[in-house]
Amino acid sequence: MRPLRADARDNRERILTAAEDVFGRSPNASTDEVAKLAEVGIATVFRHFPTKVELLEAVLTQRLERLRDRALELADSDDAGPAFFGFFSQVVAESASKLAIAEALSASGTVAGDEAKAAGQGMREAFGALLDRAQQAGAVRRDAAFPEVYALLVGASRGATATGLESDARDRMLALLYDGLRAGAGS
Amino acid sequence: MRPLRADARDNRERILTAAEDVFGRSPNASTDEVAKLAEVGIATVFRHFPTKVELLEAVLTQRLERLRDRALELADSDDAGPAFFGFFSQVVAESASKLAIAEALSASGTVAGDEAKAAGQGMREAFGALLDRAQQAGAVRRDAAFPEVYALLVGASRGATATGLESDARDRMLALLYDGLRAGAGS
DNA sequence: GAATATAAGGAGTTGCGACTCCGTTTACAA
DNA sequence: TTGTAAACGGAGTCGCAACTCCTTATATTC
Repeated sequence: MRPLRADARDNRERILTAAEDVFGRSPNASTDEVAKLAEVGIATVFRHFPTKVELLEAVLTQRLERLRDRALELADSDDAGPAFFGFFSQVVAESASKLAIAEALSASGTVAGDEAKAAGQGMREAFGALLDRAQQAGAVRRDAAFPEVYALLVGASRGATATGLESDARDRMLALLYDGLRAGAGS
Repeated sequence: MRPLRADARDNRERILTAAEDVFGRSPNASTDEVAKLAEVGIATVFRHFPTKVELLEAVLTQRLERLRDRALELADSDDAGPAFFGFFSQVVAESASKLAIAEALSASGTVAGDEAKAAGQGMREAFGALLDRAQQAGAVRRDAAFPEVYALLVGASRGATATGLESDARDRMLALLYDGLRAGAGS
């Protein structure tokens, strides 16, 4: 398959950006709205993404890959504790303003499309690596296993978004959470 | 306005039950599905709930009132700590199997209908009272304010549901959370 | 600067789901 | 029991949103 024509590549990009914006605001917006915002005909949207689900998955995949990349960058930092907590905070802070990230996070467990599934897997692995390193470094208690920590990440994102938490309340919420996650807190 | 005829009252009940079931499984199911499950004509559904939104709000209201009642019962118990944590655990455990409760919780902040709004308010107040008493009793740290604790309740519910947490992982997640909430944990 | 494959666009078409109309049935009262 | 207001049911209607067809425009290649 040959490379896309320049205008096509361009439009594809614009559509993805528009979709991220539109679906970020209201997850079941119509495809027309995306086309309008991207300043493109409806047919063009469907040529690039034959089905609405595929468009949604493309947006999702993009978000998940971005999160994974950030986690991978942080994994190189030499301070494992701050890397873990910093990533956690960043994810939660962003989902407060961008509804779609929270959706994406929770959808990452139960998604049909292969690409999106792989992206979710990659992101969870990168986050798992951050967790491991933080535990090795003694910053996070060892008895906190991945599933529950990941559930807390997803949950904190959704909870903050859903209740419309102000940023200072969000920080206090995270502080409570982190106290529970730190080594030596519990039994 | 006169009392409903016996069959009408009956059908109304059946419709609500069916709706709770159907929307609990998939929140954007069609009204037809509800009618089918309730073994009732579509017109009957719309006679009782003139609009789909009103039906959804009725389900929501019912759930919220049930939660409030449980919180009020527990508020009478003499042990404030277990009352608070017990309620918290119960809510999270139920949303794991009943998607709609989690939806209801997060929607309770941003709902149009007056009845549903009042139910949400009532439930939050009852939960707030549990929190207060637990703090008075020294079971929960005093610097945990209502907004962030409520966000954690909503978040834990959604996180557990969204990631499909097994019940033992769910308990471990809650244990982490509770360690953070307990008095003396942090600064 | 033509020729041509590739892409754009917007007016359809189709299907589904919310909601209505009206003839039939049924609870309740006298 | 019978009269009647109340309620039922399901075959419509209507609108919206996903997806297609086909004519027109434009990158790219020589």
